[in-house]
Amino acid sequence: MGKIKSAGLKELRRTGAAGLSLREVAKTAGISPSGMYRYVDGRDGLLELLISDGFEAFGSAIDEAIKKADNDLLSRLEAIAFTYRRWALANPDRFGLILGTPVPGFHARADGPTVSSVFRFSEPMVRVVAAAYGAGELVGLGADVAQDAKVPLDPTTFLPESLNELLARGWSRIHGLVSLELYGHLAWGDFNVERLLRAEMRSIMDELSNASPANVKRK
Amino acid sequence: MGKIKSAGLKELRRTGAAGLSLREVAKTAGISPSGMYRYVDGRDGLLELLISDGFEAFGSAIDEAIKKADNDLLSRLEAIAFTYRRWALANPDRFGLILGTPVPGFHARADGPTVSSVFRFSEPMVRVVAAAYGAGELVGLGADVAQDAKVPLDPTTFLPESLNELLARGWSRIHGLVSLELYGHLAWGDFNVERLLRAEMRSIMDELSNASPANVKRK
DNA sequence: TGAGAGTGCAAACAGTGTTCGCGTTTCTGA
DNA sequence: TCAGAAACGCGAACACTGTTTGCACTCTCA
Repeated sequence: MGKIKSAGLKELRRTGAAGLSLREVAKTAGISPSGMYRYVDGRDGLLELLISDGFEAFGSAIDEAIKKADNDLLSRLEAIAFTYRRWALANPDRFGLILGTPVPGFHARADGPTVSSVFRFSEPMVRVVAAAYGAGELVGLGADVAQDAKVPLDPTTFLPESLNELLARGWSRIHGLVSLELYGHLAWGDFNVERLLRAEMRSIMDELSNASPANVKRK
Repeated sequence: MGKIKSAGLKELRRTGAAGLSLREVAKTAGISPSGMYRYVDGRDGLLELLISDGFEAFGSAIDEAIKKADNDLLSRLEAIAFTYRRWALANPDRFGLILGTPVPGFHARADGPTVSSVFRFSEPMVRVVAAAYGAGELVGLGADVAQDAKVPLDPTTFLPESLNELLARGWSRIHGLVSLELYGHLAWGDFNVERLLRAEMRSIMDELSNASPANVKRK
């Protein structure tokens, strides 16, 4: 079983996501093509295995980066963004598999591991923002609602809407830059993408500050 | 030839980008599989045809949206963002084909139509920002460099670097939000994505203003 | 009347995912 | 201990894919 996963990752690196061949994976795993069906439900099952594994690996990488970063929100946001980018550049096929164009003919089952794995991946990002929110760093965003909230796992339950939107916008900024760079659509500008990411995270922080009542009063 | 393109688009809608079958396209076009090779260089050539067509269609849609929008930069940026989103949602396969995960085994030739088509698509966005820049709306960004610049086609030639970076960041914000929504990664929040896009464009505008010397002096 | 270019396609080849039936091995429980 | 069940593994076959090859069948124009 672990043999299949590692063989799948190897093949993934070689041929890319949608070009992944079950027969080739079987060959490098030392199993016959039909034998694969004992462990994995066809090609879709193989993809599902690699997808949930990818979410797990991506989430762990971001987890560790957060731990190593300084304790303030900006440092953590930058750590997330840089790790997001580095992981995507180092694992382009896995990145495309879990966050890119859906593989044709493949549809994740609603009860499958794919869906729940998304939370494993997005949870660290939510946690960082929610921690800052709980610590009172983000005043002016409905702080009365959840001042004493525990670290939330499900953003829809605990975070006020405006914070949720900032989270989505922050993630999408990272994702947009990294996707465009990864697929070569930023080649026209010779950009320092880390610099762009830093600017984007800085900008999100500024918006948080400007929205706070303290700053509004100062105006 | 047009028969092949329309049949390709039809199949693309049915099976998605990487699942596209040359044999099926041939069948719906009323040609034999081998006959396809008279008009198109195999499957890669078929994809190249559809990709350049997609860039053209996407670019035209944005062009028209800009024409219909009000003359100020914010209205135009919103028009671009909303059209970007609407077109992607209406043509998910074409969107994935031109801006998503590269199709496995397919590599665009450096001299092929794919590369040049990128400019046909990105040109409207560049033009809008450059026009505002030329009109003096964006002061404080090295306005001395290209105050009298003509409407540029190649951003690397005419735009100062800081403006170039803002363009990349603006595009990536749109692209990030639309990509995440399109592939179901924003399903955890019940977001009004148009609202998010409006906020992102507004935020880019604010950054432009804050960077201008006029506002700096006012502080 | 040709010659040549363009058009079209059936046949074949290697590759793919998947199913089926058949053995072999391993584990389990009485 | 030892039969039965469960798991493991695979070869053959089927329907699909992209691609190449060779052979026709039009036209055009000199």
